Amino acid sequence: MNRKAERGAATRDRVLAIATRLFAEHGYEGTSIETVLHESGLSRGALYHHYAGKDALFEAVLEAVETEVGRRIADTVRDAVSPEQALRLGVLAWIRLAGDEVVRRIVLVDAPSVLGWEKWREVEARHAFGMLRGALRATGAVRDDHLGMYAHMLLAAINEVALLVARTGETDRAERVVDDLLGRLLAAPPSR
Amino acid sequence: MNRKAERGAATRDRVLAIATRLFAEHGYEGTSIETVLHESGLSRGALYHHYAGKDALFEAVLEAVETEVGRRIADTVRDAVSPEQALRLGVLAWIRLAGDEVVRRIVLVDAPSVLGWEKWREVEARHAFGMLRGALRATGAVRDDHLGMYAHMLLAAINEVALLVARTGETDRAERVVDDLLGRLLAAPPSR
DNA sequence: AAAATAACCGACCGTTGGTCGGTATGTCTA
DNA sequence: TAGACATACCGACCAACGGTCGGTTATTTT
Repeated sequence: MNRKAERGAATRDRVLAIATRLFAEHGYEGTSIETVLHESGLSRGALYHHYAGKDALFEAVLEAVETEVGRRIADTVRDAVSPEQALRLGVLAWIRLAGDEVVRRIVLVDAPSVLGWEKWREVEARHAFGMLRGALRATGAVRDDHLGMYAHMLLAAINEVALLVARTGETDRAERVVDDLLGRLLAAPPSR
Repeated sequence: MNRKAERGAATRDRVLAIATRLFAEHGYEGTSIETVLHESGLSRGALYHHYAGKDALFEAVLEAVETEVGRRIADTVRDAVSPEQALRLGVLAWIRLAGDEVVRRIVLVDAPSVLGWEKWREVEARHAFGMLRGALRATGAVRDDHLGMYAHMLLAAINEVALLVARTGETDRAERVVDDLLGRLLAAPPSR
């Protein structure tokens, strides 16, 4: 198993790249399988041999994008000297990355609707959310039994800022606001 | 203009109610105009006379749901004795309301993807977001030039909690976490 | 009474996502 | 190495979809 497997993998990658671009440009609904077929030069049968359907193709695209984003954030955070700095660097890197329309449209806007919120959450847990949760735990700022929910809230907040920045370009204000928010969160916990 | 206008309005309302149910149950993509037609007993031409297309129908549904939700939250908040209490009551009411699948699926999951994030944001600004922003400003906890972005982050965080609660049923934990978050936000601002 | 308007109808259309029987070719096994 | 097998790929076909359009009916306006 070599030539055949390689050929198959290459085809999948090619379709994936094209589908990623189209989904980002025109959204899930606005992208037709027909167009993917045309741009990839593949036949209908071939595509459905590799991907079970349009949803499955989208899911594969999402997975690839998330993996790439996770890799980049991990790179950025690698040499942070404290959990707090790691959290801050990771969050700012994520906002910067979400400046890419591919990330915005596919990961943040369409994914929950197309795959369903639960499936989306499951994917996120293996990537961005997982990293954020780990970073937040390391700072010790949040009670353990509040950790999961807190990480969710924080990620959702950050995602929103990323979408806002993409629209208005207020990058510097976003950095100040995020710093402000993290400052409040990492201050002495009230814990009631 | 009386009988005809009433009749038209009644038809629109009927379609709206049916579409709301279907969109909430099966999502935007999973709901076909055909089904709406069948369940409402209306003809194709009649529906397209009242609503320009599937998107427009969804938008009308969204607008109606948001209006209703806004009304209920306003009722809850009405007799709060302080801005802080108003914020807290409003947020908790919103989480409770988002326990309804109609609100979750239509407002939180499908709307950004179907209408586009920008359009969705515009609708939200007139409803939930607008209220939250006002409540947050009244507390004076956030610098004026950070207010808009902060309100966005807070709303996104709350929405996420609402979706989590719908899935896991951890209502009491959610309340504690939200209280914790609000406590940190309303504490003496760091302001850098 | 005539003109205008709006509600409503249903046949029709192009496009869509998906299926299926088939072929070609590389890989494994007796 | 010959045959069984698996995989990549093909394209005709299908039902369902969202949307259009010319037309009829009923009410309101002039």
